Amino acid sequence: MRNHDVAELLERLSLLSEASGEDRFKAIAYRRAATSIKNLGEDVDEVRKRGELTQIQYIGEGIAKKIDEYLRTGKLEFMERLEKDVPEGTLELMQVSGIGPRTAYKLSKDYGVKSVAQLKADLGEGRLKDALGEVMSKRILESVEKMKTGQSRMLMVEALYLSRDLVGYFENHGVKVDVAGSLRRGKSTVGDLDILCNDKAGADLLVEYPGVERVIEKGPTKTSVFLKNGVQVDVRVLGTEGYGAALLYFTGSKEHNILLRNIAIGKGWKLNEYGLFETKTGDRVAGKSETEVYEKLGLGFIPPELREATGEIEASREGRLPHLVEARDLQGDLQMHTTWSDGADELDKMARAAKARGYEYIAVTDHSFSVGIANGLSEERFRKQWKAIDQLNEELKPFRILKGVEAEVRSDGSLDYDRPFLENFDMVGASIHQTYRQSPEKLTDRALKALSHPSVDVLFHPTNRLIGKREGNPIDLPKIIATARDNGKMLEIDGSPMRLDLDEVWARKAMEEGVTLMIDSDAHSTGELENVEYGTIVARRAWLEKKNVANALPLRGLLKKLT
DNA sequence: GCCGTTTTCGGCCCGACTGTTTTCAGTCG
Repeated sequence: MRNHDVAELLERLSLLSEASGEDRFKAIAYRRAATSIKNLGEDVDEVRKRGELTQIQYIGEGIAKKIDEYLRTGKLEFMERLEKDVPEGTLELMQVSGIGPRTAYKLSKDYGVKSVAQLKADLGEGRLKDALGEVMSKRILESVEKMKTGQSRMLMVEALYLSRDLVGYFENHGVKVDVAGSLRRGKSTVGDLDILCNDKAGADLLVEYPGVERVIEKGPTKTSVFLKNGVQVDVRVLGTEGYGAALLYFTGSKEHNILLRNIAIGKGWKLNEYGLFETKTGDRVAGKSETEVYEKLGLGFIPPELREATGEIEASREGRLPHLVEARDLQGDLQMHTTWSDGADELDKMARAAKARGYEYIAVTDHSFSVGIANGLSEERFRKQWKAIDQLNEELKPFRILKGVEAEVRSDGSLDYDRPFLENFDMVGASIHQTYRQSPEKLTDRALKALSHPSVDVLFHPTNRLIGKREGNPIDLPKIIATARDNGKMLEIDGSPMRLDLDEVWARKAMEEGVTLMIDSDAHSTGELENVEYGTIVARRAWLEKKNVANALPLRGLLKKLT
């Protein structure tokens, strides 16, 4: 899979052409192409071999030739030339908030600044006042220092908790607000929080929020602050008449908005955060609600999770948007751990908490014995656990605890137990945790073996990524999806906030290929049972409907699927 | 460099805020 490399190459081309002061639309074109590759859901090299690169959206003759050269030779002459034109350090300087391509180019070319470290030193000694002016020097020094602390994107769950605190704060002061931005779209990581309200008091309230460290800017309609934890929060104050247009605008994505504006232009209208207007007269056509704006543009309401410019506009126009799965559709949770292995709560407590959530069933999936660090179970301990499960099932019926296992796929692709023993489980999930530094071929082979094992029902968190800490295993996902489909196996969307694995791109691909998915909490305590809600958000971003999700089935249907 | 329910050429989303280059370029989202 070279998709990641190719996307990075195009991102770099975009930055380089921006920095070199070339036509800025080229930079935009490269960036759009990079996004297309990220959302491809297929190995770009396979597409190249079929000669179909230009069929990918935003990839034309020019970029196709470049991708082809890069994939065949491992380098790109055009980029090497471009790199010579851009002074050393320019791209690095562009990473600093407040420094764009023009300033970065000027600093590196005319003032010899070659790195962020040097920038910091020069600013500290007041050497760049000529270039930047007093105020900008100070501000940029601040952002450089901020970079050092490495504040990057938050996990969705962190953003969610923070936003709840902020919303509560505003409401306690009598101001109703809405959270927009990438959090509303349900992205797995969130950079900053965008908050909307139609009360002028909102801007002042934000500045007085106890968590504020510094006010970045404050105007009549837009105020931005940094919180002490390094998170940026923007509050926008907008009128009721255009509130829906504002919500649409600030929810994004940028790419989705651009497509909407193009539709508006085609109809002789203009769409901005204040509403939809007749271009000539300036008369308002729509704006009160998002639905109103979509309808005027000839579209049905598009759920925020789908607003990523990956086909939702066409689907909406043609009335074939999916009826997205919801957390309340889930009848059970099929991955969780108890004190039998590495969970924090006992079987009894987990089961009762799950039942209290309204589930009809759960599967308890404690670790298999080779995961020693997680207190994996021997066959003998599993037999004891099953007795405990039988007793509880008697007590809690009709609620049903399925006997499950998270079986480690060993480095040679075999499982921890023999097939006769595995047949005793209601559900077997296979996972790759250990020796994940094998070659891509070996890792893929392991997963394929697991998906070919007659006892295995599902591959848990297929890529084993940990967001912000570890890239997913470089496995051949198209092959894994095809094998799951051919063998009638399921793939998981693990709802643990650091995993969210499969992600939306591959979960969507799996669904399109006809694979059934599972949305699980991977809970290690009762509190973590809510992880299914995050998993459901990923599922929605993957365009999944109820019918694509195994644990949206009632128990009888699920048991059929597990045989 | 890409793209076409106006177009195969000439566009390419739109606006807020800031500093200071006093009319706008740069940056950001």
